[in-house]
Amino acid sequence: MFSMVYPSKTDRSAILAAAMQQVEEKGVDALAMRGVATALDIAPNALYRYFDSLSDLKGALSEDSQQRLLAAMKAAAARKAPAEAIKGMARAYLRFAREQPHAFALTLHPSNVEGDEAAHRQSWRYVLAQVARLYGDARAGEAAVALWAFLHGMTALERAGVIGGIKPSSGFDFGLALWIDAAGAA
Amino acid sequence: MFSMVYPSKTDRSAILAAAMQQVEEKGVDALAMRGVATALDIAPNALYRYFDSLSDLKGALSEDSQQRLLAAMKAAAARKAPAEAIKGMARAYLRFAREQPHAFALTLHPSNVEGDEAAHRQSWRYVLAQVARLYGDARAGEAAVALWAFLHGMTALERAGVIGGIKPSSGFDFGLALWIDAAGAA
DNA sequence: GTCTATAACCCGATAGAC
DNA sequence: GTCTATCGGGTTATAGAC
Repeated sequence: MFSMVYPSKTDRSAILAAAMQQVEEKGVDALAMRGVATALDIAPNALYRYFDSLSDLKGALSEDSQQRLLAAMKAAAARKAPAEAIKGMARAYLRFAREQPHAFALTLHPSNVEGDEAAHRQSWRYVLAQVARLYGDARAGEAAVALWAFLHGMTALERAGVIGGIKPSSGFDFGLALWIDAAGAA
Repeated sequence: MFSMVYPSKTDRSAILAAAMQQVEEKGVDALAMRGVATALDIAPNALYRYFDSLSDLKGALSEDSQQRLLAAMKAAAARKAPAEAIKGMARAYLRFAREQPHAFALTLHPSNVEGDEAAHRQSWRYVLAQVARLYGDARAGEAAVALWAFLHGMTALERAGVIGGIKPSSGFDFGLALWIDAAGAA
């Protein structure tokens, strides 16, 4: 029984929580095994009992972030008419990106972890279903891509300071209204 | 005359070229003073005669990338009717992002270098002018933001493999047509 | 399962010689 | 203007003790 001498001081979810906190404080690239270990007050190599590598740890964080973003969008779109559901989803998307920029960046981080891709597909299916309420099944795919691209682009430009410095974010309302109106005109 | 003993083996533009090559091969984050020095076959600290820091070097690369992207868009939009000019610009933007992903990432990299911000503003003014031909001066600002966001989002989603894996890039034509048609309907 | 210790790299930046 | 040498920092990963 090793546990008598060195009892477990952490577990998988505690590591994920500590790592996520590091990411939100200092950014994705600043995430380091040593930093997480220090925060948990354990030795760096103890982490390798739970994650094979820093890359694997990032993948797990990415999956987690994706699921939180989806939850936020679902909450914002629930029990609303099609157009209002889309607007709520769009606002939730931007709010998530604005309030948790690092977790959001993690969302689109490429990863090789199995569960991560599944979380991504789950989000896509939900958005697609919401879009289909407005655009119909036949055109839902391309309309959803266009919407998602627009939303993501707004967050990226805002994060880069391009919009704030040059032009107010009125482009958001403009683009969203344009996308929604086009559904009615079709 | 130090040059008798240690003649110049490099200059500012050679350093920029070597650095850009490193970025295109291994990504922005992998750019290192030591790597550039090795590629130029000089000592790492020799670079500090030309750039005060790694951060400054990145800023110069960002400015350079921004100007190349603008040149590509200008070439694609030249001597065309308003709507066709926008389409050409949009295609050039996506092509640049696709063919030179790392240089493109540099484009939206925040920097404190003076010239960099100027290059950004220059691009914005050009896009704004092109958009104004379709939407008029009054609505050009918000329309340009929406267009830019859409384009940037498309590049990001494509890069993340979201589109390719789930849905073809038909969303590009869809979104662009939607944006252009809205100008005519106004 | 965690500990200490250490290996074997990577990095940015600086000091002083020539 | 470039050199060698080095400082102080980071990282992943392993070995062996408890």
